[in-house]
Amino acid sequence: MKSHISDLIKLSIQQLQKSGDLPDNLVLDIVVDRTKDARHGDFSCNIAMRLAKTVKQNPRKLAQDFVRMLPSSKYIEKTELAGPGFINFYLTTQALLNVVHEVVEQKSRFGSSLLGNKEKVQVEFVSANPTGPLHVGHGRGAAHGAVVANLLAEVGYDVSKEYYVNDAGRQMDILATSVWLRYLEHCGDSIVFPSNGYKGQYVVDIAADLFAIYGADFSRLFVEIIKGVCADEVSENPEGDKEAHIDDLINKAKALLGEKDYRVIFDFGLNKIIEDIKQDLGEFGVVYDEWFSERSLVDSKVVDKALQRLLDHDCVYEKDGALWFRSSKFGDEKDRVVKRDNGQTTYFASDIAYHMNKLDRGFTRIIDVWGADHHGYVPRVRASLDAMGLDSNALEVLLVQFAILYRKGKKAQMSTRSGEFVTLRELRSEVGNDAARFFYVMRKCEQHLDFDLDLAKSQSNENPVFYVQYAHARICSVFREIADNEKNYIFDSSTALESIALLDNSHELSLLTCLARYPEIVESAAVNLEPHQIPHYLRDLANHFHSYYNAHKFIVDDLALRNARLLLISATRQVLSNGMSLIGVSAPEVM
RNA sequence: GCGCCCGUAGCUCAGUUGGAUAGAGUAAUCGGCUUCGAACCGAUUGGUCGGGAGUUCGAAUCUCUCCGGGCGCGCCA
Repeated sequence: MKSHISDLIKLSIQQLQKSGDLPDNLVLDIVVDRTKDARHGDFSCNIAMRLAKTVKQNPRKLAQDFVRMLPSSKYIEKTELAGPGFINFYLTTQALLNVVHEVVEQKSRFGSSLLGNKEKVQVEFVSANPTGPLHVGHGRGAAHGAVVANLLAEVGYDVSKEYYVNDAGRQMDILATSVWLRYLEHCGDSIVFPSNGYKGQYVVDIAADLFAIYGADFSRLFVEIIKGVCADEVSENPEGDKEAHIDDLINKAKALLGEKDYRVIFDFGLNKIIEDIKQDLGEFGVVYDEWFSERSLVDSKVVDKALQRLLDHDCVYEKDGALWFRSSKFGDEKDRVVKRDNGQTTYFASDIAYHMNKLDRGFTRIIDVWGADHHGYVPRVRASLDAMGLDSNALEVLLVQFAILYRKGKKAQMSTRSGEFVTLRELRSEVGNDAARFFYVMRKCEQHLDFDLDLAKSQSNENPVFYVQYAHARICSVFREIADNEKNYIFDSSTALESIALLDNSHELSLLTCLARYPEIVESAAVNLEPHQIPHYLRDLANHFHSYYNAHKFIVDDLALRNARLLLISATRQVLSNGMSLIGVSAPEVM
């Protein structure tokens, strides 16, 4: 409809140009918007005010000319000149009713489009280190990323969802060593657990599983292990160094176990946690197309290739025994190390290789959903793509702000290392998947999220998700009533279509308008990568329905009117269902 | 210190390719079930859009500056 109106205006302007009232060489950027206020009609255009300056004419007079030359259309009831020069369009009832035909025809596809032209886009999200269960902060990234992917798929992109598994590097070594130490406890030894190890109960559980399968195969005496290890930094000994302590323990583990056995424990812990994360996300309705391993990049020499490519472009140099990437040449604030003086490549080097690999796989858009604390990382990744001669514009990074947790009015600690955190699983079981998904995507991602756990848990009935779901269930209930009705009413959408012209009261017309907005909202949310538009729209739609419900009875004796109304709420149910499906919320038939 | 994000009703938030009288939810007050589900609807109250300056027909939206809050500035990942 927007483009239809825009075409009408274009024709009008062309007429004026032909008659010489307007110059020929105008840059036309016609924007047609829905009005905020029904008193301004359905759509409005500000082109007269935009052109007023360039053609040096009064905007109101200009608008008047446009209106005069506007071709008639069966969809436009009337046009009005308003305010400083707006042209307002009022749709005919026929145009408003059109949406019902569309919904009946397209059903669950209503709202989808071919806008993306099957362009290959990858959405990478969560990608939390596999060193422990996901916490509620990861949950936000999960919900956000999943909906972004859904939206892009809905408007015709070829979307692939990916989780980058950081299965290489020091954090994983710390986890492996933590598991081993807990395992020794299961073997009957007594140990002193490092302050910098992973202290969560899940590590103890993994160690128990390890012991159950392998027995005491990996058992070593703790007194042997601790020998020669740098002292830990604890309250009794503030002189110690917790970083050196854990590093020494890692090296001792590798030395005493041998590479092969160490790897068994390492992979055991890794796989347990990955399986747990996969299951957790699966239950949350978040499934991936690919779990991409960082280690595979190292093993398959992709990291080396990437560094070579930077070298070929003369973008790396040696300093202090390390290899540096000249990222400051490409907008980063300083150069970055890609290979340490001990010969190991950095995490950043893997990430350079990873993003190169993404483009190599044929994705022309790559969307990374990151925690906002990684924002400083964006320029260097972009720089690496530029340096390799790749298109850094293909990369879009969505920074999701932290969910700040409050428990009993106080900020809750969120540290994986200390084991003090609220897991996503815990949140899901407390407030339910639907409320969690809805709550997470209700806010735009750059907005901080105050998550009051007690409120979310104790008053979950006040969560807006129930309002939307209730509208859906209520409509289902009406149709159950039809089925059970003693008057043997039947409803059939194709015959009902013949009587939709009977829809004419204000509640019905505004509900129709709201339904017609759905595809526009989906497109806008997808183009701007803004999932929060969907829950806001759904709330609005539910509100229109509930108002209608309270104002008019649907199951009336008049067959034609009854059919028309039932068809309208049937379409409403379809759109509610489509929208909830996009954000991963269920559409219950009863509540 | 430098960089990124945020500041809109008591609270939680929408609204930015510049548009008309800045909107929802919640809280508060009042009203509505003999009815297809009251987990609902309607009404009222509530604002220096953090402060100031600028750009223009027009600024919550763009620019500058200041104030306040969050985060980041490793040969960690």
